[in-house]
Amino acid sequence: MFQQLFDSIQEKVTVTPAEMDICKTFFIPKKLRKKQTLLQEGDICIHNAFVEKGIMRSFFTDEKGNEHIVQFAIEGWWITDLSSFLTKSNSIYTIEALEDCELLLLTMEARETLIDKIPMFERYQRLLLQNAYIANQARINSALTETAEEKYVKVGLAYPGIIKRVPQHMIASYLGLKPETLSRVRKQISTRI
Amino acid sequence: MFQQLFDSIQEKVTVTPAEMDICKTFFIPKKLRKKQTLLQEGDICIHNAFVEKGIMRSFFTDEKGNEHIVQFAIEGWWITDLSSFLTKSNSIYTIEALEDCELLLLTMEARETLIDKIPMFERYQRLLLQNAYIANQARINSALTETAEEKYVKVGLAYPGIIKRVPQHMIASYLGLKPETLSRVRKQISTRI
DNA sequence: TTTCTCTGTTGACCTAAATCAACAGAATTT
DNA sequence: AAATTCTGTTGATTTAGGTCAACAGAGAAA
Repeated sequence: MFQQLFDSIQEKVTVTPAEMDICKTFFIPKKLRKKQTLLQEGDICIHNAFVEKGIMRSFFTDEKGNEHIVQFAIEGWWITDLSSFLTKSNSIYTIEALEDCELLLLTMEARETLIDKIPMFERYQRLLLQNAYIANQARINSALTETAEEKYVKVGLAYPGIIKRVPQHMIASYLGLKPETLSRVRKQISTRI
Repeated sequence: MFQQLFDSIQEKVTVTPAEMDICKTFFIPKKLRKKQTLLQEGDICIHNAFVEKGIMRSFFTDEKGNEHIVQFAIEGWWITDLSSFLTKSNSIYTIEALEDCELLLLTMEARETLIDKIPMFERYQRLLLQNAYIANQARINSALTETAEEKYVKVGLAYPGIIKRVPQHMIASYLGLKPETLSRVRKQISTRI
């Protein structure tokens, strides 16, 4: 149940088995079936979710009713609406399971207590945030400067595990493309090889 | 010299005047004239820079030779290449003064010592990073879903202090638009009012 | 002064991606 | 098994924004 989380923590910081055991007690295990949601648009996001098994997505819906995927999270990844979580504001995002999932949830209070008890956990969280920030910076550059084809090729290289498990039109949504466009881009690439 | 920095810190955390005095000693004041650089593409970014006075930009150059502005920083803002700074890797960005500037520089070592001595400084830095992350998330959504006009109107509302001080073609670059396009968008808006 | 460089505008034209629409195989649901 | 939803493809057409080129005013520099 906690294997992925332990791996993720140990990859970034050094903690003792005893600390790991304490750590466990702060998380709420939760199972979601495909299409169930962890967060609904308009609600306040009270959890930081770690994915032990399955795949989640967060998305928002624009005025024209189009869905835009913000993030995918597979095993070993975190997902939340950080803005809503931190400021206790209403979320514009929905977070939903794309497969049956096993999550480990951390509330704000649990997170703060855990940081107090195990200082390394704060470092772990900061490193996650730094990586997420850097990844987002790269995504901005990609969105502003690359063609549809470049975006698709890059996401395939960066997250091969995700494009294999997710419908193609969701990859399109993540990249800010229409499904038809992505289909044509793929055809284009395949005929060139 | 430290006024903007003090304001920025006090806006986010509580620190004593004594702590502020300690804080001072860790920063290296630096003046840059217009067009001088703090970081050159290819170098390792060894400073976290706080802008006391003036305005800075960071940008990268793509394969076709086009410059893309990543960030502006006016008084009270921080600017760095976080990826290069944290991992000591070669930067793809250049950081340059758009006006004569007064900066306060923090090296990695100074930053870590300061965090040790004044724990509140870590919290301050984490809050900055969280805000930057949330702002970047919004920028991704904007880049992927909005029209040229929507992007321009939003940036004008979000950062009025910046669009007044920066040439229009740099705003275009920041938004991923061509200068001609932004010029037309502005004309379009003005004829509608 | 006179030359530059920098900046913003406008026109004519082009192109990448969006839109609209139809279709078909897979996968679910009943 | 039949019906429905989900998914991906393809064609025809439109459109937002890019490209190329010329021009003009504002500063800065010589």
